[in-house]
Amino acid sequence: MTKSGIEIAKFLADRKTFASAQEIFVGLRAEGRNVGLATIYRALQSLTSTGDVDVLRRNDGEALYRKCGDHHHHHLICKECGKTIEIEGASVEEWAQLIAKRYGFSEIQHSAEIYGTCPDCFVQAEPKRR
Amino acid sequence: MTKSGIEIAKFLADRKTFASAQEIFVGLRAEGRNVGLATIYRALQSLTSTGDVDVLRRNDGEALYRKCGDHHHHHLICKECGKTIEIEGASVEEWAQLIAKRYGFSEIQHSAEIYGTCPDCFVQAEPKRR
DNA sequence: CTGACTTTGATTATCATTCTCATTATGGCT
DNA sequence: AGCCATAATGAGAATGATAATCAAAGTCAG
Repeated sequence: MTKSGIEIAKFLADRKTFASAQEIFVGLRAEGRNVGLATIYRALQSLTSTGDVDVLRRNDGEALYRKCGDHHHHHLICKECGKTIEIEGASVEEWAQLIAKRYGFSEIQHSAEIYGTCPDCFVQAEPKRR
Repeated sequence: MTKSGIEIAKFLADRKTFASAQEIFVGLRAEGRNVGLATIYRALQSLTSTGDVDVLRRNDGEALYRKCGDHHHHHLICKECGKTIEIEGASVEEWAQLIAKRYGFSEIQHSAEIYGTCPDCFVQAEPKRR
């Protein structure tokens, strides 16, 4: 693992939420680390290909990255603050297998994420809503 | 609904798979319809905001669009040919609700897609693999 | 038909991501 | 340490999807 790769993995490990490549860029710059954008993208590519980092896409298409546990899991994500909780879903795994078998699909992958408003953000957001 | 919007919706309805904005562009041009890219993006935005069209992201970030049934559903997608089957997942819905309740999340949405190789593509691809 | 208003398509701008390439680290070897 | 080959880095340019702009064309009530 390359040196910058480690720095970036560390940065992501510290943050608890998903971060875009650009955010990582300014974040590392702010900490004084003089790392280039290209390096960040390169490291992110390698980290995601090994499965050390999870990716998902914001609605506008920008990619978000997060250091996750290495067991298979899904995410529960707060739309307001981005807080992310890793969750399991045995029923989802079974469902995917079942569907795949029913239609004769092979080499199955699946994605499943849940988005919502976390309790903290909910209480803050409520008053504004009336 | 604007006229071009209808044309684009029709184009998507004919195709059975997901198509990118760019593909729709060349597709419509090939059929002789002189429609601009900007119009396509505008129509796509409106179609997706009303829920008439589903979006998902290719790995490279490009957005893919598909005319779908109006009931809530998920997708089973062939990674080779793009063939898409709309599927239901009562267990997924329950799972999402359960998780949300457990962590106190509100205003829940979720996404769940299954990717794999469809039977047709599998038989064709197999021989190449040895 | 007319004039307000909307839609359209061409073009340009934006912005994330990738590519290029010269420069700089790195690591083995003597 | 010194030297060389190779890999990694960062700055900047190139790419490509999407969004914004704007003038021209369509729409439609009166």
